[in-house]
Amino acid sequence: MPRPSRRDDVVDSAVKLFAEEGFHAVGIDRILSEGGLAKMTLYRHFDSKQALILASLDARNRQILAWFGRKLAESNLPPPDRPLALFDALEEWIGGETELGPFNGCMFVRAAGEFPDLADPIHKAAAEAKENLRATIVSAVELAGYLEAEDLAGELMVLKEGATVLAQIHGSAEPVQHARRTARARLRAWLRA
Amino acid sequence: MPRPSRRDDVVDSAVKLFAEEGFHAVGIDRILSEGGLAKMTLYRHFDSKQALILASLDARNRQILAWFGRKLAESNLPPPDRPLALFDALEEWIGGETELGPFNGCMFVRAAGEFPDLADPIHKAAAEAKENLRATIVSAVELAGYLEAEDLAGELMVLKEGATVLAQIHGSAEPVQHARRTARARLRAWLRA
DNA sequence: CCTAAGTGATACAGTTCGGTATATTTATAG
DNA sequence: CTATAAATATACCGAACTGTATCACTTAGG
Repeated sequence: MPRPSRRDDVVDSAVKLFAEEGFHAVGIDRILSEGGLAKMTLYRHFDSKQALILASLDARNRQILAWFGRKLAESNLPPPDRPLALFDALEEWIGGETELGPFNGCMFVRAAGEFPDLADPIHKAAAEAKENLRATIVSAVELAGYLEAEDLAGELMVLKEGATVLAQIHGSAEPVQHARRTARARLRAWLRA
Repeated sequence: MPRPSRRDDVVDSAVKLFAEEGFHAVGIDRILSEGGLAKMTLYRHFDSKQALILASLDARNRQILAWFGRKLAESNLPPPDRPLALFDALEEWIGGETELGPFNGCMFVRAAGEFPDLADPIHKAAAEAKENLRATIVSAVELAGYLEAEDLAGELMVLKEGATVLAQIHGSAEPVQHARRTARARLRAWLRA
């Protein structure tokens, strides 16, 4: 069977438009026309728009996890400060010159916002993505030598999400500085405990 | 001129549905039918759906500011801890038995997510609402006796937004605990500086 | 009583939506 | 080359969308 790269083309176009304009705001016709694809190409690979959204979230999730994971692993900061690479990465993302494309806030937060029903598969996928990121942070915190990594990672998650949301609303990276400062102080305190 | 309470009826119905299901997902017909209103009643008071959304955000903003402002002012915590009332209020909101209605995340975050263009009037209104809340927190922090209130309020804002977003995604108030713990530690540290 | 404004109810215009059907072209494998 | 599967192009469907138009009714003020 030849690798059907068309399926990926559909997902790529969908991720781009969903990220830029939102899920309800973007119709299937635009995803296809901007990708130079035919409608039957979409419906051969996906049952519905919901299935396409789920595939888009999955693709984005893998990309985000790999990127943040790499940034955390490759950090040159002294080990105890290494979790702060999370915020340096976020700032770099907002800057705009990364492989993640232009910064439009967190796609999962926006998905959960547009599909608020907790039982909605799309909402569930968004929650899972956040849980995956949290697990990545837990690993990084443990690797940096911290105990009670779950609690510390929980605090870092709150800071990261708050900074991301405020950055998107205000179109500024300034909230990341506040988050980073707070995180640094918390890491120092954690070392003393 | 008799006070046209019908205008408020339209906004009330709109706020409820927009908060529960989102802006794009809710059509004008549902806002009207669930409120028992006629279409011309809407279009006599508002030029467009966008105008109705802006009025809904404004109404919600006043409600939120008043509520958090009151919670901060009426707190029984010792003065240095008083800003933590922000997180107690948030937890109470998530609990569901407040005048703010069921917790569906922050309406302004969701509006900014559905209308990501920074130049969109709806996005701007959402950003303004966040700036208003920040100003409220600055006042509360000053009143509690802290210096450099702007910076401290910025950190508290990040924590509050992160907790709100994660609470909505996971349908749990647990992130508020992480945020509150972080905030408490930061307040203590601020006192020593 | 008369007028004028506000409202409810309904129908409609024009567009876009998600999704289907069909017929034609392209590409791949034997 | 041929057989087969996939992709394209296009037309189409019913539903929902925002916004307009129309008509009947109520209400309040002069």
